[in-house]
Amino acid sequence: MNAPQNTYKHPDKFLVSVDCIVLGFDTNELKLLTFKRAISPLAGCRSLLGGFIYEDESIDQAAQRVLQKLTGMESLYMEQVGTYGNPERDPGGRVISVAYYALINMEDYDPALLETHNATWISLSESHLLIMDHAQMVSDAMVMLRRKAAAFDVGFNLLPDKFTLTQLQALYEALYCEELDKRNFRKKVLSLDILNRLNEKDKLHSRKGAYFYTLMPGYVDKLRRATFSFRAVSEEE
Amino acid sequence: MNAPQNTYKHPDKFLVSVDCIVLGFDTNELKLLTFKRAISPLAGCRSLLGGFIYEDESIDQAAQRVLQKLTGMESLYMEQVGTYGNPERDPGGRVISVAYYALINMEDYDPALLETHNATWISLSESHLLIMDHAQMVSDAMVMLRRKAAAFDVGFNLLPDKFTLTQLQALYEALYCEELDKRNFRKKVLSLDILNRLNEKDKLHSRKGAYFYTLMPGYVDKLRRATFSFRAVSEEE
DNA sequence: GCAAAAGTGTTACCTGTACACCCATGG
DNA sequence: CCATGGGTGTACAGGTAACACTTTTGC
Repeated sequence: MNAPQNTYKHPDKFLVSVDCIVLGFDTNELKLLTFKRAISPLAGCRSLLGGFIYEDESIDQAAQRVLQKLTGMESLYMEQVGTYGNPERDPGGRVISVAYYALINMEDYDPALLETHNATWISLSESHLLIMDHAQMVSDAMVMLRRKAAAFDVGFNLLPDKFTLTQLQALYEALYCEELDKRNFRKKVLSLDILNRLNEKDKLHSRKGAYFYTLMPGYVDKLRRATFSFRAVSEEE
Repeated sequence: MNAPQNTYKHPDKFLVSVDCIVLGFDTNELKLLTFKRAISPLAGCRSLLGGFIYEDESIDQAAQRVLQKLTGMESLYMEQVGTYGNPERDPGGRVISVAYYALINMEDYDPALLETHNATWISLSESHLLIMDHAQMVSDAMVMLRRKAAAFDVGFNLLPDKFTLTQLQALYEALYCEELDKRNFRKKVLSLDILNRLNEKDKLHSRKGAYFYTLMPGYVDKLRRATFSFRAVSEEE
């Protein structure tokens, strides 16, 4: 699995890192996992989860390794966002960084890890506090994520296995930063025919209780043409 | 403009290259600019236009430099596709490569450069002949390009400043690999209200002559909600 | 009994889609 | 006069958007 001997004579070699935009969804809000940076410069500042790439791994593998090390989890969904390489982007030296976004289910995240790793969940609106070009990475990732979610390609990954339609709608409202009409949302989602209603209710968030749903096994195949395009509710009623 | 002193101690540094997917549009077909590779290994094989990144430039700058050097042109449109870094992707050594696609207007391309640089335009269907993971890069770029074109964000960039609706339709048919209904296409495009009809006709491709159009100056602002979603024509009439 | 969230249908409008014929011109 | 590509309109269908009230139950 080692790389072959290098036959190229080009003089300039670079440190290459990965930065992970780790997103979770909690009580109707999208959260971003950030860390207190351990190394100088900018030690102590708020940063995305990142690390340098090693000689014998692919970039995807590096992103997974970094994620695994600091969260103890494998991501439900990871995707490359882009590569950032302005010579001045990192005051510590020339580093080219490949950004990934990762969607995790916050229920599976061990809160004890927050302290051991100096990690905090922040809300997306605080991402301007991040060092270097990390806020730009987050913003680029959100554009990609919204596009993916519009095709229902993704998004379920931020929820537990069992979720209610109310939760799903809240997630889409958080993604698009606008309120949606409940009736239209449910009609659309149910018409996709990818959800199983369980005979079990979530009694935690309401007295009446909302049915839990799960994704149907082969749901990906059904999503060829689906698109999400609800408008915000006006002020209604 | 030099990068700051490097304070990081990580041992593994990498060659980083850019590869450009240079697309042009000619007589109803999308074309890809390829080169006979000059350096070993795989010298003489068909490759995308690429080159290593230098210490003092950003990745975008490197892509533009490489494009400029081999085509003498600046691209009308360039966008990062993704970064490819499997340890075994390049038999000549560990190289991480950032792919870009570039859209150029073939009328502006100097055919004399083809010979001086050992370049050839190939059709997209031949891209499997490319070395390493270049065919994958092309395929990923096409997905992005189609998505962009669906929002009419791009696509005009492959045409001359003055173009006919027939040309524009042919371009979209090439992008999506399917035939479109002429009436519906024109209705949709004209309804966007971003085209100026000139009092001048292209008499080259037909006896009757087709009106030339140009893009209206502030056309980008008008494209907020537009989406492209024609179905192929059946067999009709 | 009331507060709080869950759930449910109908209508109007708009947009996408299918479809066939006349026009202008150069040779 | 005819071959070639340019240009045009309409009717139907399907999907999006607006909109209000009933149900359940824990307290």
